[in-house]
Amino acid sequence: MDLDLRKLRYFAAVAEHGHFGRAAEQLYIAQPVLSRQIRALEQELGCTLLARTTRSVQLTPAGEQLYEEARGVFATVDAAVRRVHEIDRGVERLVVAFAPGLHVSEAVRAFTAAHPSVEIELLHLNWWEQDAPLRDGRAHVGYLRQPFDSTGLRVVPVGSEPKVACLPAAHPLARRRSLTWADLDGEPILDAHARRTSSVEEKFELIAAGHGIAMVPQSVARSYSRPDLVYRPVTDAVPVQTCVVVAEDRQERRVLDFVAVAERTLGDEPARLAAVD
Amino acid sequence: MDLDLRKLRYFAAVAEHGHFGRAAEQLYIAQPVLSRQIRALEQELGCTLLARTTRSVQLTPAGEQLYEEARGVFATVDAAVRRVHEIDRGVERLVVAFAPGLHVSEAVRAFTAAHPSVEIELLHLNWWEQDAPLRDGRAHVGYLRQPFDSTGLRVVPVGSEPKVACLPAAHPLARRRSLTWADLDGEPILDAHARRTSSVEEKFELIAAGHGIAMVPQSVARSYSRPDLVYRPVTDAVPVQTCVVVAEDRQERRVLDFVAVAERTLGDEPARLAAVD
DNA sequence: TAAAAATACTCCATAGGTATTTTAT
DNA sequence: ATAAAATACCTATGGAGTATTTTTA
Repeated sequence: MDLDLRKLRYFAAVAEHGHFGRAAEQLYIAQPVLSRQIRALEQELGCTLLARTTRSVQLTPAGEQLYEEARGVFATVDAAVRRVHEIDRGVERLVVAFAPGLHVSEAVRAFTAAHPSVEIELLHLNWWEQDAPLRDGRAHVGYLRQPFDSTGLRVVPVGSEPKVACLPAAHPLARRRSLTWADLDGEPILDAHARRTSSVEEKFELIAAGHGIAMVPQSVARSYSRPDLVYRPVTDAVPVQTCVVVAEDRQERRVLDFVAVAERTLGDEPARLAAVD
Repeated sequence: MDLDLRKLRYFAAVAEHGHFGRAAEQLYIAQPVLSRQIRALEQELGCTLLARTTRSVQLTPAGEQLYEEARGVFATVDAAVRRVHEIDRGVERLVVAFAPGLHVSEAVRAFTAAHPSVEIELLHLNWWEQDAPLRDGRAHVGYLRQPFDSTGLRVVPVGSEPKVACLPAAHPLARRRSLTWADLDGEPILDAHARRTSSVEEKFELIAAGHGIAMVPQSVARSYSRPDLVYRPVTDAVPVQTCVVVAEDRQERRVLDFVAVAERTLGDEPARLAAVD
């Protein structure tokens, strides 16, 4: 049922040495034990990992893949255990998530000044999955942009920002200083859901390549701007709300404190940024 | 020694239900078994995970943390096993890593056109760890920027780009069109190693906040530009080499093919971009 | 034929089961 | 008084050991 990490460690040793005997030696177990364990692992996974002859042991493609995956698995597990120990020793952690284009570092600095002992970790969210990490515990607090699914979440609006159209620099509409929805009628709009195109950067690549245009919040345009793309305000587009968000059942002191700090610090961000223009 | 994923799964069930009996029921095991396994897990980890009374089971802070970590661990393991199965079924994968600011999507598109069945995954590298993922198998091929440790790697130079100074918009030197090293004498330079400041975005936040200036490759300036920062060429700074890189022992057909495509596609990128200016 | 993996078997640690006790509300 | 976790004790699976066989370069 569950992957056995001991067997995975054994397998990694064999893959590394290309030799059951020497791997067994390094693992301080007998060679036959290792043979059996690897066979068992192959059975559990339902695929052959090693091509054995009596003179050599070679990885199959699946074995190669598992060997590469093994590092990641152990790194993840070790980090998880380490963080649990840290918490047990009294270290306080706070994972702050933020949507692409939004900046939390100012809030983090203000919070850290008041709570120097809290270890902060940042989590860069993606378009399509803004809320899930807050609900499932991967992040304690988030700085998000509407819309998102707010069930089970406490949402504190802190500001709003206009939407801009992102166009190739050579696009006819790029000459205009500002646009309306009517101007964009008939343009191919790249929807976030249309492609499984992950990052903002990828989307902008598509636009630059002439595959379409997109409506993005102003802060995204600012943060990921490129010389071959232009951004034009769409005057009748509804502005986007930015919010600080926590799971409803989070009552930890440091989390509530961060929300308070973030509300103060991030609240006037749109105004501040606008002044820079 | 190794964390036992079965015990972790059991723990997650108890954490979810807040009740040993119901968790045991859901796991199709007897309640005393569960009690013992959780105790064993606590012993192995060396910390208490649950505060038990006969009427309620509550998570300790360490338990809370482990419950949150559990999702990530299982997600990692499941994804690893899934990818191994895919490879075993004959799916070809190619993980392409790229340094911040560099764009590989054009090479990816060209490669995908020729090899539609190869599943491509992108890996966004960080400043300080460009080469390791290529050496340890996390990525098959990379698009990097000098300098990096090239031991065990095959390096194909494909272009070079100038370095620019990144300054706050309000900085006195921002009025100048171009700079020399002599102009920057005495300015506080933010080194990548100075702070453990992870992302490019963070570094730029620090610059915007007036903590110093930085020298960055032109493509980084382009991709992460902000209205409150300006970028000025430093005429006597040595240009940065960009390279396509693979581990020396990689001989897979699809990897070599990608290198060839990337060499063609990315080779003239600086020229192309320069033309846009 | 020799080096290396696989098989045969034995032993014991531990997961899992049932019956019962302890404990806090 | 009672619901729920812990303990006691049993069984059996499977991990680890040693001795031996099989395999192929």
